Amino acid sequence: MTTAERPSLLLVEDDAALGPLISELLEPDFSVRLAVNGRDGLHLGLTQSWDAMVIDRGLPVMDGLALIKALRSKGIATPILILTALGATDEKVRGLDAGANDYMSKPFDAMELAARLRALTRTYAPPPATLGIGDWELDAGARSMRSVYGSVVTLTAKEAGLLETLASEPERVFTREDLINALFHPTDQPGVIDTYVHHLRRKISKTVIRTVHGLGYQIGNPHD
Amino acid sequence: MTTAERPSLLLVEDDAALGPLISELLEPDFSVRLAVNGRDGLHLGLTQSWDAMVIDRGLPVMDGLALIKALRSKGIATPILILTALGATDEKVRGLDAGANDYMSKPFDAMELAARLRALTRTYAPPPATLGIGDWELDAGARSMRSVYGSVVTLTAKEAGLLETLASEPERVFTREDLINALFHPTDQPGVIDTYVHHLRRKISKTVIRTVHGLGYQIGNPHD
DNA sequence: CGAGGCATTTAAGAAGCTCTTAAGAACTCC
DNA sequence: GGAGTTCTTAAGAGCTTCTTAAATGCCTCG
Repeated sequence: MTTAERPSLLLVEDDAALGPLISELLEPDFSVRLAVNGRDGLHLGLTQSWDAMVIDRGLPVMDGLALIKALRSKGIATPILILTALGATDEKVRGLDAGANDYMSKPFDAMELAARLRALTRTYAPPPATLGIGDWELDAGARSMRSVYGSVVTLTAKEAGLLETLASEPERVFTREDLINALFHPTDQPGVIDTYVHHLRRKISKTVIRTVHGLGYQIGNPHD
Repeated sequence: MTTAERPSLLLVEDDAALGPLISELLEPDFSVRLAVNGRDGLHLGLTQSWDAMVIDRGLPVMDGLALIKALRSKGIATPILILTALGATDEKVRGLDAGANDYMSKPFDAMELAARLRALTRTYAPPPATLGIGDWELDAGARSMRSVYGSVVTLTAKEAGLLETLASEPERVFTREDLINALFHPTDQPGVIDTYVHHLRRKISKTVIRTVHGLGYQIGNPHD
């Protein structure tokens, strides 16, 4: 949820009547995109960034549970709500343990669905949305960095996004592929990342982003 | 959830029978602390760090909804599940919009409650799997070694692969042939291994890898 | 509506790091 | 002491990353 707009929602539902209906019910609160099978859902889930997903349990081509596991295994942490006709407790347990964040069984109440999605997409700690990186602090909202000594550098959207992604998981090594999937079109060539890393190093400091040769880039505590 | 222990759970429930019962049901999966009214719940919620909270809707001294709002207003972002006798949709909506992350109405199923709490406390960026080797720890993902005293050494792909293979089966003696088949082209000459063993010994310590004369190399507890 | 400026993307040579080979020195075991 | 094994060092080939520059696209302001 990077802007003040409605949160984006990916709805994966094969029922030709129910899909558009749910979509319409949620449109006041969410910007809904409908996928009618698991394969399309997986593609959209992997290639675009969503604030939440609603996934039907029983889907053609690729089952809802398999879809969730596939998304989670690719590192997609987006909140997911499963919607299903199966209301038995062990079905709920299976769904939640597969990686879903919430579970509702049909027939469901539209108001409750919307409230649960609001809860899933809600973000806490709005005021201090800054990320500390070494001697610097990233203000993602204002797309700027402030050093502890007061100087301020403004970043472009891509620069800020790249830095924010890297800083979101310190110590983790992101491959160029990871970063392209998170920030660019998957068709872009990996070299784009190198260029932006270079821009950031020039703007901020040579040492904010560490290169891990053959793997990718990383932010973390300076060592050795 | 900072450790590998059970997640910590704050349960705020005034019912003298239900509180201990829920507590007992969840103990296998969570480390549960019980508070019997809203005031105690607020104090514990503010002064300690919890992986999740389960809060009863109707509480003496301080209502459950008021408690949640108070916690949220103080910047506490811990996942909260409301447990209540009120199952009407607008009650659920009120609870969720007050800042709760999930809502279950009594009578509830213990298995489902546990599954929902697992979903709430699940983290998607688990700390990287590390392998202990003597005083060192190998982070294969980042291809680096960190000593117990904090220093960090980065390894190349071959170095990390060799070390990981050796460490995967402590005490086992790997022949050069074993290692070449696992890490290099089978046509490579066995001397490659010697070179990398040397690199690792220089980077980390002379004693991480033990030579077994005439056989190969080994990692294991230092004996004699 | 067009010009200018800024952000983004592509491309290509330069620089740097890793891998691999090789050869002599040092060591081990008999 | 000698044969075989292991250690150490060095250097070139090959690959990855850095850096620069220019092309493209987008938005704004005149």
